[in-house]
Amino acid sequence: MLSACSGRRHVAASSSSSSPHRRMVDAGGDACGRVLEWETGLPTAGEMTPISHQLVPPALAAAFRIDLSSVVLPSSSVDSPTSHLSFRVDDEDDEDEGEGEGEQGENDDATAAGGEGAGRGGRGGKKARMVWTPELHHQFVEAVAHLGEKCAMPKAIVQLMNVDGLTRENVASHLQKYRLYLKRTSTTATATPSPPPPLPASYVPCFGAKPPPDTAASRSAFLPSPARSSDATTKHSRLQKEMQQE
DNA sequence: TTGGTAATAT
DNA sequence: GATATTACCA
Repeated sequence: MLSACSGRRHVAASSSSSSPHRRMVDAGGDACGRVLEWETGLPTAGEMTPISHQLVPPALAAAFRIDLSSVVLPSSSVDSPTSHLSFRVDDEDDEDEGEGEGEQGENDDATAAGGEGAGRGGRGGKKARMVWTPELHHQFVEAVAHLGEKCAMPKAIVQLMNVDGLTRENVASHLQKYRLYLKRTSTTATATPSPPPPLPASYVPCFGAKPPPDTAASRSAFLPSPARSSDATTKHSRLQKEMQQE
C-alpha cells in the first residue's frame, strides 16, 4: 500500500534540476493547510528550498485524499545549497559543523542512496550523520500529524514520509527528540494551554485506531527559534481566549 | 520485530 | 549544549 515508491524522494536529494517540483499539499490538502497552520512562523514554501520530488506519492495522497494536482512547486529555485536534505559524511572526524552546511549539496546523494547499509560508505565506519533539514522535519511533522501522536511510530512515519535512506532509527531518534521537546514545551506551557485546532477534514486517525486526543504536539513544532516568535502571539491570544472560557 | 529510552558520540 | 546514533530493554 504505502510502498508505492514511484515518487520516492531521496533524503539527499540529487542534484536534479529539471524534474517538476512539487511541494506537498501546502494549499491543496486541507489537512496540510492545518498542519502549516500549526507551524506558524515556519519558512514559507517559497522560502524553503523545494525538494525536487513529490513529497506525497500518489497512492498516499489518495489515501489521505490529498489533492496533489492543485499543488505546484515553484520550479525555479534550486540554487539554494542547503536545499537538499543531506546526510553528512563525517569522514573521520568532522572538520566543522558550523559553516559548511551548504557546500556539500551533492555528495549526500551518494551517501543516502544506499540507504540503510550504504550509508556507512565503503569504509565500514560510522553511519553518515543525518541532518534533519526543515523540509524533512516538516514532512516529519506532517507525518506525525497525519498519523496522530499515538500512532506516530517510527515505522509508520518512515513509510509515510517515504524518503529514501531514511531509516526507522533515524525517525525514532528524531521522534525521541521531538517528544522530549513537546514534553518540555508542554510543561513550560502548562500555563499556556493552547486549544487544539480542529482536526483536518482529511485526518486519518491511524488506521483502525482511535484518533489522538490532541494534536497540540504536532502544532508545536520543535523548530529552532525563529519560527516561534510569531507563534507566541498566537499562543498568547489563544491563552486569553482559554482563560476567558474558564 | 518494533518502539521507547538512556547512553554515547559528534 | 544541541543533535544524531547506538545500545539495550520491554
